[in-house]
Amino acid sequence: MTFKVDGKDPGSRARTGTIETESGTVETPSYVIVGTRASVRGLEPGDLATTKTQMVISNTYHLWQGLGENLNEFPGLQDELGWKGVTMTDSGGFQVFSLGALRDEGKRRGGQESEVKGVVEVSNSGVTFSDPDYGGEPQYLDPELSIRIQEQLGADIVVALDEPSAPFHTEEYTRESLGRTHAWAMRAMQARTSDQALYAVVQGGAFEELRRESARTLGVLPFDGYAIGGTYGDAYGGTKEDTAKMVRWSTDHLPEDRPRHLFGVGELDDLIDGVEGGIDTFDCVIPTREGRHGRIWTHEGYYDVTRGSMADRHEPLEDGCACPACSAGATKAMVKELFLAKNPEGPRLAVLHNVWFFNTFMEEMRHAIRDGKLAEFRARAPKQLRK
RNA sequence: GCUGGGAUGACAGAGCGGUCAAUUGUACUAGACUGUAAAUCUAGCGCCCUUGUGGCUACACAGGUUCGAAUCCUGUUCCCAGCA
Repeated sequence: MTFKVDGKDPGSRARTGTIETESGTVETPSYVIVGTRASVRGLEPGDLATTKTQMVISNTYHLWQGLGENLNEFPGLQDELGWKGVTMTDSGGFQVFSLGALRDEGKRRGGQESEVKGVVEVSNSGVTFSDPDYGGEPQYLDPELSIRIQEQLGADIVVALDEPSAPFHTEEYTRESLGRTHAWAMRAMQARTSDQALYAVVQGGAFEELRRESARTLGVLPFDGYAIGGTYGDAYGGTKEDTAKMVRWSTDHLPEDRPRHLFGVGELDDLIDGVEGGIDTFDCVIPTREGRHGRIWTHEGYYDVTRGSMADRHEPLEDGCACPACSAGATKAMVKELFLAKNPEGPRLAVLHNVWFFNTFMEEMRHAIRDGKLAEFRARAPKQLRK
């Protein structure tokens, strides 16, 4: 993999560039579409190619647990996705948080209480998952195994196992876990036997000194790129402002000549904040998950296409949209009807639109940076109409 | 025409003497979703207000039995099935 910066915004850290891999080229800044189990939920094979998607990220944890003994026969992400493009895999680190600390804290998406606790046990050597969704038997994952699995999965970019910081962790715990994340990054680097690009993950929560220390520590090592983790926007009790700060503290110390990925973010304003903070790639489940749930993202903000009032709106999901759904004649009324009928075509059209929209949004941001108009772009970016 | 079975909130469909303004599902309304335990989850959904162990009107219609009826009885209207 090679990375080249080819343009910079004078007013911020924003930059344009290209990531080149054997599988293709990614123009940055770019959105990475989430296909957890080597498929993008809601889409049909062949759909991805129509959505301007440049990169897809899949998940080591869920593929490892789901495949079991069949892991060795896994044909590779591209074959499984039915899509010839650039791929990356997450390390399983996020599940250390989402199945572990998040649940143990009694939190869940949307503030709902989790009823299953004690799934994850973290030690300095690795992580034990006892996940009822996969039989509940203890399964041990460590940086070396994560790399071995990711080599089998065959993405262009792989990530070192980390322990994500959480907004509700104390500074003391965050420091302790940061030590693990750093040690695991180095173990991952030593364990690697392929020519896949390896990213390390910067953590440190919202503690400035820990963030900076993390970026400095990892930044001097020969990783091919860096991901920033544990930021979450305003989910899980943090704030968007925190995320923007965490990004800047990190990019202060990360090498300019390597790509920076911001894990798990985000919404439109988060993307602009991230790009202005020096981020090159993002991944988030929002376009796909929210699409499946009926939320349509547009240049005007978002709306819920399943609302009853959509029944007589015989117009595209977004006016003037060239996405595969809108350009094929999909209307709000039609998509609402499909959702109502539990027809998977409804979520599919919504996801097609959202994925196209987010990819287009990033494309427009790239143009704005090249044209020196990022500030204007921000000024006319959609109001998200949230909160 | 006879015999039997029905008529419950937008719809479907529970309830079959009090604890029923009425289970449940759908629709509808509002909200949530940020390295995917999620085509999911939460809340509301007769009317009124001083928002409460509040008031009112309701289970086809009219009457009756009962301390008390969506629930039992009688009649009426309509629907369905079988037989003529």
